[in-house]
Amino acid sequence: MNNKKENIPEIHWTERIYNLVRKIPKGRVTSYGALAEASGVRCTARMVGWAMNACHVVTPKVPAHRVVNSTGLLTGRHHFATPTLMQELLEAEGVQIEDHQVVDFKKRFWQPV
DNA sequence: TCACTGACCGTGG
DNA sequence: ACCACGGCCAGTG
Repeated sequence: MNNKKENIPEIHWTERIYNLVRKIPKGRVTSYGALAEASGVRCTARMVGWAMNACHVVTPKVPAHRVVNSTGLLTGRHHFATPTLMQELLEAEGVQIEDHQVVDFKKRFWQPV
């Protein structure tokens, strides 16, 4: 895994993504593509998904449940402890989910800075 | 070592 | 309006 790369002081692009995800306000959501664009042009939405796949070992913990795809669909729900956990977490924050999709996604959407 | 895949997105036919 | 395809990085077989 981390052999020669641990000498490199540069922050990996994955860390940037994790930091952005942590900035997502409670009760709001954002998309993979938005995070990709905010983290850098070298990064694409697919890589954000890959980064999220490993986010469960990252500390501090990353609120990955606030990240959905561009249509507001909870595409990552199967990667949580339970398939319904993502929805439950969002609903606990006041985000309404209907048929695995964020209600009023446009209003709930948070644009990363 | 090579090739494929992935929690996606935008564009073109 | 729907379907198919390319693209980017890193990890795995």
